[in-house]
Amino acid sequence: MPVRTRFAPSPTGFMHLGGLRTALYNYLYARRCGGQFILRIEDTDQERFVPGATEVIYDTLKGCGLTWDEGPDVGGPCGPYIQSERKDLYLPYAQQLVESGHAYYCFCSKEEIDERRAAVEAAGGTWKYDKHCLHLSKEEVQEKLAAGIPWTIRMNAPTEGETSYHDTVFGDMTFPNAEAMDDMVLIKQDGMPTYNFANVIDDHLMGITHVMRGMEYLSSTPRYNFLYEAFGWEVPTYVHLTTVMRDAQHKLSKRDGDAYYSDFVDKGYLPEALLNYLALVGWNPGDEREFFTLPELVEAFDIHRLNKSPGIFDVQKLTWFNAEYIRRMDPEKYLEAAAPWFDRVLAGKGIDYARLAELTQSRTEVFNQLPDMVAFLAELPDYDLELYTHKKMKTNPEVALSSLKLVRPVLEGLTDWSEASLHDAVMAAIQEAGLKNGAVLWPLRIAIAGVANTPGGAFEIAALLGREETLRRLDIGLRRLENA
RNA sequence: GGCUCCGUUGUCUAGAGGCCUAGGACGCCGCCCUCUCAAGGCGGAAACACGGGUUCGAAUCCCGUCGGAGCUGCCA
Repeated sequence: MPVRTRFAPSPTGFMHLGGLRTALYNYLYARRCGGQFILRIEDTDQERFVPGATEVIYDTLKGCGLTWDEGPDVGGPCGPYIQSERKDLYLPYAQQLVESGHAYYCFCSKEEIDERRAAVEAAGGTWKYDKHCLHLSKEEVQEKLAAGIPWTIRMNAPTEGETSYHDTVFGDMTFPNAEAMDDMVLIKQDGMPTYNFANVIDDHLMGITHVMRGMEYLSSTPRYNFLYEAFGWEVPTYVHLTTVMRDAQHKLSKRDGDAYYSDFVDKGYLPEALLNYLALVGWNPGDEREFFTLPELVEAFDIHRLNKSPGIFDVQKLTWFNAEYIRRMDPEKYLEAAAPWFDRVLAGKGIDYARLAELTQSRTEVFNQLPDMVAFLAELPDYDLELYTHKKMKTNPEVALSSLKLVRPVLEGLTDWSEASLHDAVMAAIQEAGLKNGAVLWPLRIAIAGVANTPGGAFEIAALLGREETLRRLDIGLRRLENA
């Protein structure tokens, strides 16, 4: 039987990183096995409907290269792939369960249930639906239905015995039915199936062989199995995935502003880096490789190497991955990616982006660092004269003044303003004066950059700024040092 | 509370009784290179939650304790 996996997000408007990893693993396993990867949108909760949310899902998956074989936009033999469009399909299945005694109509209102729940909890008990409506006769049910009383359909869960299943990651699981089961709602008052019900129906109808999902479903799986068995359907292989955490206590969450794919991409993280990193939170290839293209991940992926313990999302490691990916980028691609970030502060300044790109590529961990890194090129910052002091370079404002005085005529007399001739001319002057390189180059770089750290040295910066601007800044430095 | 799962350096992990004086990676620290910052090279500190067993031998098996997480919705 061909492997079929699915990613079944609910359209909330954002792609959570944990969800993206789930999608990735589903994709990887399907591809690894030469099977199919299906995208299904679970929007049975109409109150949570967010316009445009499905596009976010499409865009994210596409941006990451996770292609699906069947889904709302590409169709397929098991469509539709949006649960709200399948709405009418679920009720007959629920009714079938009513017929067989595995489910029943419930006419309790939310208020009535809340009341009973409160009473039980006040008495120190644990509430579970009390099967109140299970005991209605067929006639009573018909009457209430005919009278138009709002209803739901509930599962008639067993109250004794236990349910066992095997999970690929967690092994053999056994739950006492009295604890794990309850008469969960299958069809809601609004006619929509609950997630739990729609999930089982759809996974079966779509021929899903491997259900890979978050481990929060570990303890509700017995209820799913009850449904599969009630229908006489084959139970899929379960692969429960650990949670991606922010820290030991908390899941990655929207409140932290760092849980979504878009948060990272907007900051200038590369989708490939994000995906590579995410793949390694909760899974490893069994050897010491860390860098994987998507095809390489497909090749290496093995559901038996999935971890059982939750992983904490480490932005630092992600950032390192991103920096590595940036360093490995084709220089032209890097230039293309960096240019918009340069533009934020350098637009119209006539800076040589190609050279700037060469200088910044190995210094960029995340693209959003670029504007701050290069802003000094646009305008000389109002710097503190103490920047001229550097112990190791053997320089201070006094030394700097004489160094700049030495260098000023050399630069002035240059006809070819290239890095090479700047280098040769200045180095010759330093030699001749018998000075240490640092004692001249540090002050020069500070004078023309106005910041302690720059992507490149004095010659690169001077070349980037051009003759006129370099001399202008040099003069500002000289003036300030003379007046100090 | 009940049920269930998890527990190797700060973090991701390797480890399926002797190969472990516990390996790799990020981060951290130091040195080298160097006009700064990166990059690069070299080196370092840093872990088997705890307590009992089983065994000639335990990070690996068993029990307990502690810690953390999940579920306990007409959310998914």
